[in-house]
Amino acid sequence: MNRMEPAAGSFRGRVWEIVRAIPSGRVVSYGDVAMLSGDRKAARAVGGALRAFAGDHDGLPWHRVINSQGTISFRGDLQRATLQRLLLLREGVVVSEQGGLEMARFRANLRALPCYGALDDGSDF
DNA sequence: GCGGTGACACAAA
DNA sequence: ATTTGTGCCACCG
Repeated sequence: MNRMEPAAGSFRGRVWEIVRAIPSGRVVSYGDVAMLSGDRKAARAVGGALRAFAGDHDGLPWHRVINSQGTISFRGDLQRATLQRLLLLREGVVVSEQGGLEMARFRANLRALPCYGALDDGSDF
């Protein structure tokens, strides 16, 4: 078992399951993951969770999680952002050098992911 | 128990 | 459109 993997049932445990289910070539926002985890407003905690998983991303497509603006969150860590963009490009996601991409086009179907709460998107897609 | 931190989101100016 | 401030949450010391 991976060292960094959080305890099942915990918040981070849910984040892990959700992120792990994001299909290749697709992306979701931190807010989306938060919503799926049950707390729509826990987007910030999602970032913290992913940060904690760093180094143990074996099998965890953490790079498919971006911010609601449809861009990669640099947050001062250019190294991570660069790697994230590279990994996405490798999956066929068109990411600009600025880290921007078309959310409407590459966003994963949230209903195809694990959901521990209600999808608050209100849309019926 | 409290305050600080962080890969966020949203509203206001 | 960009910057700033406020809200929110989990985790750590």
